[in-house]
Amino acid sequence: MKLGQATIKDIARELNVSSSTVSRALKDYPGISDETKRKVKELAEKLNYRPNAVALSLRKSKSFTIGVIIPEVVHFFFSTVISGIEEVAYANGYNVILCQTNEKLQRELSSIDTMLANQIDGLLVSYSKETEEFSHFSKLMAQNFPIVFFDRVPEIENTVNVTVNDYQGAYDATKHLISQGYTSIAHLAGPKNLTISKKRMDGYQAALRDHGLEINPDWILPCPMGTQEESMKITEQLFEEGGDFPNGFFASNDIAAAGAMMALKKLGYKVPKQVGVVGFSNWQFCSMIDPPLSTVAQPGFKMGEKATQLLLEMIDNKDRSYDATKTLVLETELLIRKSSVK
Amino acid sequence: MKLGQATIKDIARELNVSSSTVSRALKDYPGISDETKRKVKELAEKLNYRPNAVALSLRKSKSFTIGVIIPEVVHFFFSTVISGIEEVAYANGYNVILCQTNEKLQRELSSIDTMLANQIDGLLVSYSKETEEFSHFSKLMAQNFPIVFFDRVPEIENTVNVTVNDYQGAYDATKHLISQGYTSIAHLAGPKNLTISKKRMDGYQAALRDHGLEINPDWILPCPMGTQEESMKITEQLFEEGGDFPNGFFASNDIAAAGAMMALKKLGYKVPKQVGVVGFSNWQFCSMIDPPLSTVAQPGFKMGEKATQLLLEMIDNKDRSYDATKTLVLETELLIRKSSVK
DNA sequence: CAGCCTTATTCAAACGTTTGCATAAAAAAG
DNA sequence: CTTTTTTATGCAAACGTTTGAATAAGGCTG
Repeated sequence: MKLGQATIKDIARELNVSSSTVSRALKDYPGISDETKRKVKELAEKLNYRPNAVALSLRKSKSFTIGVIIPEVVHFFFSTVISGIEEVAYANGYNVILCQTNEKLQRELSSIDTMLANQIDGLLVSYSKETEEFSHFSKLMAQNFPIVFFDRVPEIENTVNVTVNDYQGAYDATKHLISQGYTSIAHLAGPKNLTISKKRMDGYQAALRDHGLEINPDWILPCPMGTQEESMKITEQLFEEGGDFPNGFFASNDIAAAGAMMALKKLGYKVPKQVGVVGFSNWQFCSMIDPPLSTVAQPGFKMGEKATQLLLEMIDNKDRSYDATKTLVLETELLIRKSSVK
Repeated sequence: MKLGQATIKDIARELNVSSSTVSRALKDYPGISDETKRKVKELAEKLNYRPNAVALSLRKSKSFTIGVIIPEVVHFFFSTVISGIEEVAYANGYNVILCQTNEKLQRELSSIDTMLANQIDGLLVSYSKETEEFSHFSKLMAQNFPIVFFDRVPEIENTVNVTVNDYQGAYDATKHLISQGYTSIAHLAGPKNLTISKKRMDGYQAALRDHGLEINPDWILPCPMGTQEESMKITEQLFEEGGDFPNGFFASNDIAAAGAMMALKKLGYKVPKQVGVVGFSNWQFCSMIDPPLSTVAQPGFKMGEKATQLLLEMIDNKDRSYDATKTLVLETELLIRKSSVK
């Protein structure tokens, strides 16, 4: 802490008035003489007075701080969400305290604990891959503590959520592959316990079904870790097995898509000529790789903004209570690049 | 704020003892009977008591919170730094409050203001591209407020810094290009007012000089924004001008390198056969693009860790004062991929 | 000039903790 | 049984701020 920060008391002492007078003078309360106001403000300026937010926080039982729980900052999508959060929080005079879980439940639990101890006014959460049980959230909700879930939303009652239309995004991507003439399409799926994985899977299957294609369970390839190495290995294994090969890949995330593309190159298949690939998220690298990767863009920044707006509304609304699930669904955009155009 | 959080007072009231007793019992102070300790701890457990960090902060004039000022979270390198910061802060019981400047000086100034109002114990800073004057930092330093600069360090006296050996990294990269037989090497330079840009430029020039190559000022191409579009345009322009062309590019960052590579492809040059390219930072996409981009890897996570360790040491050290510039320089690693190997 | 309203200011409590000092009760010593 | 020591607890102030209620002037009214 800064040692020499001036306080209201310092101003009061120097001017031989009470702290109350100073406090009121600073905020133009009626009933303080203009003369006093002038003197107080002058001195405050001179001493570079800044109200102590901690004291305020204690007094008002409000910290103007929101907590953000996120799996990983280095994940491009999440870093764009953070930007959106920061932007709105900042514009409304709120601070952001950030914790990454690194996909660990333990970390999620203890982060929430410290954040609560720090009297955050609300919480924005995208939970970890390990989280399969949500009582640590529902307990808070039972006390009407403001929480907004984004991207990864739990399957419990009466939550407030902001998500992306994962189903539609996956549907569009798969449909696009089909319309390009790829007839046997595999899916690199995300971790099972995330709703987004399920939704993307559903969209993928629905598109196949709607276009009269059959769903081959062998071509649904779980990539729980979502690393490039993982999906490379999985793709290579698939082709080693013999039998029918898929000629299209819809991946639940860009990294997996990139991994598949590398494996295909290594195996001697041409993308997009022989095999089409579409990813999900629109990481920066999508436009830089060869061929550029088609993908489903998620509005990360907007998601951060919207989630924060919702949270601030809940914070402001004194008599809040969770009486129904409210989900704001943001639309995705299919970006067609070369990797999926024959 | 959570409405129903139990306080020491609640426990005291319920047990008919004073707050002091509760406070002491909870932390096993001597002079509290075992019986009382037991009862207090039991009830605390039952009520799910969590000390109010805000009250503690006010009482102790210490918030266990550090502020981080960063240009952008979506920048891969910075997001890895944040991870490192988080890790160490968290392990030592500190919270992290985060502000992005989006490369704006105004934002930097006001962020510092709010952070100070929130009584942060110290500051980790990588300043914005707009920042060319550092009095807002030196004022704080004059009051012995703990600040550690990382990556972008200011040219003022007695700072504590963590940087990467940008000079050596640039030198190594350029030397590597030379050793691969690229004889006329251009440099896509970063923003002028950042020390890192200068250092990388210096390393580039030194390598040329040491290997008997002449420095062509026309081939030093400023890319102040560091976007892909910018460097594409600049590269194309260079080749449109006619005259001698460079056959090697050393870029001050990966995005610029990727832009140059795209421009080269578009112009019909083969990378690495005709032109070699090396970037800086090792973004995730480097290994995914075609050809994979050689680059100078920066230890971002480690930088975050070290900077935070230094900061916490300064915070703990009561009689600190800035008496000399201390700079911790982390070594880079040249990652040779296909883009620079003939 | 007594009574009353303004106007400007102060008091004191509160937010949740910690901590030096005082105090009460019990135990030990004389 | 006094006196001293020990043991266990309580008091009160402090961190910086806000805010309802109290107070002290002075000015106006009749």
